[in-house]
Amino acid sequence: MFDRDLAPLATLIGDPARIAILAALAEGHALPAGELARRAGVHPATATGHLRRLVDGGLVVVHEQGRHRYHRLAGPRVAAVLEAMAQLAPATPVRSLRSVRAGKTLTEARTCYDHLAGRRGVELRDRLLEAGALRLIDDRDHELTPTGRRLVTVVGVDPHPLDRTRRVFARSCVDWTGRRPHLAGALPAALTHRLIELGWLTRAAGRGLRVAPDYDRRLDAWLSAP
Amino acid sequence: MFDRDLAPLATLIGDPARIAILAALAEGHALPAGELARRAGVHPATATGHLRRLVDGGLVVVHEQGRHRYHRLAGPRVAAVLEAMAQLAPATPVRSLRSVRAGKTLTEARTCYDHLAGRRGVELRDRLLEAGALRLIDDRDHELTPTGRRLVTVVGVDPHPLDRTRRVFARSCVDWTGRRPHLAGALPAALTHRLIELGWLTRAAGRGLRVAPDYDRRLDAWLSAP
DNA sequence: CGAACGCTTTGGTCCGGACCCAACTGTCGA
DNA sequence: TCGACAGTTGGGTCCGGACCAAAGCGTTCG
Repeated sequence: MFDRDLAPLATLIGDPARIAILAALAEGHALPAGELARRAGVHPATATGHLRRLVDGGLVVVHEQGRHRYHRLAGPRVAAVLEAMAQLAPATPVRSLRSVRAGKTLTEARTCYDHLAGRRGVELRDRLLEAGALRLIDDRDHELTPTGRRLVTVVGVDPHPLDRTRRVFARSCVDWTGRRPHLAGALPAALTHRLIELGWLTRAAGRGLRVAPDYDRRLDAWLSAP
Repeated sequence: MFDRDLAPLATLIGDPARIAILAALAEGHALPAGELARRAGVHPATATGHLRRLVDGGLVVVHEQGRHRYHRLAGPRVAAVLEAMAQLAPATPVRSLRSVRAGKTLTEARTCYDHLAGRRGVELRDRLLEAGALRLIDDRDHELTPTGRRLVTVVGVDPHPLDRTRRVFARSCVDWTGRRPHLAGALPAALTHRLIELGWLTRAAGRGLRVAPDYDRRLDAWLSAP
């Protein structure tokens, strides 16, 4: 069981800057190198070195995109190690009921910067595609169909100003908590903002979101609207 | 979720000698400092330093006993971290069915040096105490009652030579896999040896033991013997 | 009692690797 | 085409901490 050599992995993890990077990535989303350097409190050059070692060690994967290099955890097993460590980190053996509940809320629904993520985020994207409101235009970007434009208008989001912003409109965003993508960009941000306004979602502690009891019913009603 | 500071824990784990010590302790039993030094391949003085840091960090607990200092993992959460790391250590994503089965066998029954441990080891001690075959003489040492001497004789173990060895007779031995103790010492070693001879147990790969299909029935029959 | 043993403490050496600076490559937007 | 920006590479410094030798301390056993 423990005949494997843990030393390389242990030394890889065992550096303050690298564990800070891993912890940041454990939040779930992919982050560019500069941001990770900032969070770890080191010079970008230093972060580059650390990231290379983490990638070589198979703990992190990179996704090059223009002049950015987005990094995320290589898989749920890496996250499992970090979670096990988090369980142990402080000498506070009992986790309060409050934090346990928050943890559950977090995988259920949460914000990723400013848009809906977690299980509900994945679900929302699925439903919008299924309802024919969204259409994939390449392997990660989406656009609203005419049906979609009508639907978001119905719920109180004006699609026109969203077209004119520089921001990405609706792009797939994957994190390790769910293996499937949710949406990032101007559209999901506006939509999430509106759903909170309408009370379908409520802000909870931190990035958590509480889902209204009749959220499912409202979502069904909305997406089946003529 | 990850707002805890993982750096101290990570740097504590992230040393070749210390992870070797932890991996050795993850096997389950308590080990003296010298043995850990040998396994980690460092000088005893070096091991002492590492062990102090591990104890201070709450990953390991010591149990002083004469001129020995026995160390074991501080709890199942520490073991969980090591297990999560072991899942990740080599780039061998698939664990063979064989090793999975071995893992299960190991918690069910295994040898600890030369005596029965695992769930069946705990069970055996419980049953012997319950049957009045064993009696606690202090907080960790046991002796055979007259009933017990008769019982072990019935199963084919002669208790007399066991009294004359220098070895501890029957002492509680705790590891992290089960929170309850099993027995170490001359008696359990002889008993385990005999149960293997009788086919109640069979040696499996490594320290694993396979339990015969009719083990429970035989154990019941034996301990309820007049 | 004295010797052997297990372990710790102290003291001093030394090397790996973490860090930043500065220069360079590649990308984006005007 | 040019400047701003993201990130990497190479070079050089420096400090933490890993290591062992030797001495010290308590335990065990003859």
